[in-house]
Amino acid sequence: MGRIPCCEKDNVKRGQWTPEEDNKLSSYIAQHGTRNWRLIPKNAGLQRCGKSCRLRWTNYLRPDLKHGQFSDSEEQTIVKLHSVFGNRWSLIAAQLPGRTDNDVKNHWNTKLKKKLSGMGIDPVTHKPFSHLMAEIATTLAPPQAAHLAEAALGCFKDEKRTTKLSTRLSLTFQRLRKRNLK
DNA sequence: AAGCTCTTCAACCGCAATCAC
DNA sequence: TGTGATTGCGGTTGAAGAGCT
Repeated sequence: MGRIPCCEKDNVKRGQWTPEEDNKLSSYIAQHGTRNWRLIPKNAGLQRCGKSCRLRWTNYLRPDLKHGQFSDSEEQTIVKLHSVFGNRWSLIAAQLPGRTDNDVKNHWNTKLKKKLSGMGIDPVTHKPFSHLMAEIATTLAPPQAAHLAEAALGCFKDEKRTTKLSTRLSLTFQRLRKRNLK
């Protein structure tokens, strides 16, 4: 029972693509296009499943793709669009010519999330952490809020780049403690 | 130089949406 | 209109290289 596999896994190669496989796939698509991914590996003489071929083509082999670093303006676009659309990577990638959803997703997860956190901005809500802490302080009971602020402070105190954030959290924490003591 | 940890990113997985009949 | 096949999408994984001790 269960889900029908997209292909016979026993007869299918997995893992990194070789230049030879890339050539086979590229030249087949150049001649026949990308209709029916299920048949493409068979007809192109590849021991891969159609899904793997489609991914390789859309994320790496397509001739219109950019392969270099993301520019500052591309990064700004991603951050802006992410604040509106969230993790709708294909929607975001559609606004960046030559970039794929996988590219954008990887770049967000490895670079931009950290960059925003380092600037004291929550990468999920795109609000400053201090603002979120203030919101928490008004929502939770004082002892819980103080406990949470202390935990958050502990998470960030060793990060050089988050000194400002740490200072802000520290102030929030102090305010909560005062409130708690009243 | 060796071993360990961290970072990056290509590739995979499974679900949802869409298509074809 | 229902159903199976195909495609698209977002989350996750793991290999490889870089950096650190």
